[in-house]
Amino acid sequence: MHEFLNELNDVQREAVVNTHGPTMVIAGAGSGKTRVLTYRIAYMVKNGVEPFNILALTFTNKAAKEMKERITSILGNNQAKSVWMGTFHSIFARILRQEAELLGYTKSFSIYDTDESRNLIKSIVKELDLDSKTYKANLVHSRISMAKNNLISDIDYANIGEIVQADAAGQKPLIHEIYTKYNQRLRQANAMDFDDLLFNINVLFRDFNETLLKYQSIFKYILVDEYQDTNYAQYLIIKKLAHFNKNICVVGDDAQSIYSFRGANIQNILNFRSDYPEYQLFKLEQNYRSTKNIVEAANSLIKSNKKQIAKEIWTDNDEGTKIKVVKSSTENDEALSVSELLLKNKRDLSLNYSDFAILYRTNAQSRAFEDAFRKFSIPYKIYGGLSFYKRKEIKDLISYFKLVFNPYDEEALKRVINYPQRGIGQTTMEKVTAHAFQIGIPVWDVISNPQKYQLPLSATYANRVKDFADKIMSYRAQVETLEAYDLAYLIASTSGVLSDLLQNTEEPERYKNVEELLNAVRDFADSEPEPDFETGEIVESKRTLDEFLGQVVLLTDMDEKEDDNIDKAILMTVHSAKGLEFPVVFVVGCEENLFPSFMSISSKNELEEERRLFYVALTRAEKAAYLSYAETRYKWGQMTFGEPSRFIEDIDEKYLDNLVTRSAAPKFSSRPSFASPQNRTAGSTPYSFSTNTETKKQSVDHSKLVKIHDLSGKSTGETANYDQLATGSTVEHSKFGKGEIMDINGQGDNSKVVVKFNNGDEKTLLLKFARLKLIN
DNA sequence: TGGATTTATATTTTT
DNA sequence: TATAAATCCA
Repeated sequence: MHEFLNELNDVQREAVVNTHGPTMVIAGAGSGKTRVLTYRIAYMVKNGVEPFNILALTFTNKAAKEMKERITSILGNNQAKSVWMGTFHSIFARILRQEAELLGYTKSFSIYDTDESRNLIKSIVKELDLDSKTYKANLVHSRISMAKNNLISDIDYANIGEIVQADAAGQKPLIHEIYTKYNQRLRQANAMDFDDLLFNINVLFRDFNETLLKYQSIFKYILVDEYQDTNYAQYLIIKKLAHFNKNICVVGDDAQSIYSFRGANIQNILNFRSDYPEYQLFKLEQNYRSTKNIVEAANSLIKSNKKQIAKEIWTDNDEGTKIKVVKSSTENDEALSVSELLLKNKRDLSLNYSDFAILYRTNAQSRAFEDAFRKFSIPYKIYGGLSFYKRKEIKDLISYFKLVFNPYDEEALKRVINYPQRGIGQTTMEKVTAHAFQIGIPVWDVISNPQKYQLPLSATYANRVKDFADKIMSYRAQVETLEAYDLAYLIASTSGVLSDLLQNTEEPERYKNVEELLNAVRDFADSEPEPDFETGEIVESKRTLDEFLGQVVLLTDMDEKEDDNIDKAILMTVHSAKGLEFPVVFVVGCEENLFPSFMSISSKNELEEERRLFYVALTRAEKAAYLSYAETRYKWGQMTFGEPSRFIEDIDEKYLDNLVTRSAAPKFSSRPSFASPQNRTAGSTPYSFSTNTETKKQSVDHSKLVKIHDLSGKSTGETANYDQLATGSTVEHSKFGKGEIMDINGQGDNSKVVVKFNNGDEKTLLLKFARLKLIN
């Protein structure tokens, strides 16, 4: 008997020691799921299972890293580093590199991130001469992504009635053509998108039985965390790998399934029992994280969902305080209220800043909190803004790296061929790509050999292009001789990226960021190498730049290293908070149409998912939870009036405590409100333009511009300052010259302004857009 | 060609 | 509002 087992309750212990055969662990929020997973792996290793034969799939790289550390500390040795632990994408990307040739890729294939995939789709839509408004890259990409996640190939796509009908109904019958073309181009670029990493593993295991056998024998024990959020492609990979040994353990909580938009399928949990009728089931129902109040409130919330596996989550913890519902009048007031509550709690409970989390539905909500926190000098860290690796300067340099290892990577090529500027502009590139497209040769081949392919450019331009190709070639020649950092530095400096950033004195942080990237390359080169595929042996050697590239695309900002140890409050979306816990949680923006999102409000299933999301948010809290909402909020530039989220009502009110802060009469501090009349709630004061010339004229600021839109023509934008307009005002229009305002009708932004111009024309303008200068 | 300026457009979550 | 795309201009 191992001593560490004493730290577990009965069910947890059973889930840890029954390591053989198919096992499902339904783990309620805060029930010690990670603990079970880590102990289970440690237990297996202690009982003689080779770490190299264990595959543990997690949801984030960070979770994998932490789990490895915990196992290492339980085991007291470094066996854990041989465990295959990582996200689906990272583990299978590694395997795909190993087996790339079988599928017709080279080992150095590129991985396109979402942006790159979208750009590729954009160019294809253009090439096919389709309307880019009908075929929006975003939408097309999500259709293709959906297909790949369900293992529907480009060929199958056109043969599935349901899909064809859906596309036809959406007036987008040609998505299939784009999908086909998209895959061709990915192949030509020796590139895979995110979804291909899963799709192609399925192809590999389907078409190459020996390869499947090989991995089946390597992965004798398989564990999958967050199983409720796996999609069909992932499900099938696992099913195939586990086919012989059947040592598969999945851990999840149907109540926390929040990724169906990414193809995640709760059905996977339900299928488990039919796939493995002999499976063992363990339900972890004791919550160790939160107070009774929070646990019971969460239970009462989730009860409103129809679809779920029966379980009763309970806790031995203290009663705790009630959940506080905070009402504020505007989004800025909400942020101020939260700041004050945070500081008060910090004082009263002597907590650190990092004990507080602000959780919101959408990233855009972070802004108000940033402003408020700065005002109150609360240190904070935002997760989920743009990640370090998505910054322009970082992507630029990484594109150079990618190009060196895979010159056929067209997206990388397009990105850097004229950065820093080499006089290869849009027109030139269009000629080059059109020509390459016409003769059916990859762009890279054409530019590295312009004569052979008769590139239709003048000598000057052909040379510029050729020089660029030669530069990349010269880097390629040094791949074998230089270590990762030296190669990276060589590229950064001789490509001109570094000097370009050095000249940019306006944004010195960009140069710093690139330095940071180079440091990351160095760190990576010195880090622990992965175990060998065949033997599991760890060969001590420096890691290479293309290895770095292989994993860097798959990092998210959640995985970034801690920049410092400064105590900071956490701001993040509810999605990214999954699996985390905080002493005090503020769930903010709890309003109808925001949380639940307006996108989901008409669908019952999606509403249930939103409710699960809310459940996840609430169950992050250990000691105290706040649910906050604002009565008014700016949405895409318009002020809107909101009602409290239905999810607040779902919670049994005996767990709630109402708190009103900053909810006096709605005030329009810096800007007037422009909500449409039907959105108004009783009691608010509709704002309208005064037609009282006298009072208005006194506040005229001659320097300010006023937005007005010419109903009959184009519009020009300018800073809004509506309250200065009045009948009788003299204004100057950018096109029509000076004139006098005759009349103003309507509400706010949508007001129509009648202007009599000095040339005699009388025009009606829509205030929303056009530009007027107030003369008098 | 490249930058600056203007205009149009789209608003959810992310490996 | 915030960003991408389009257009203008040197």
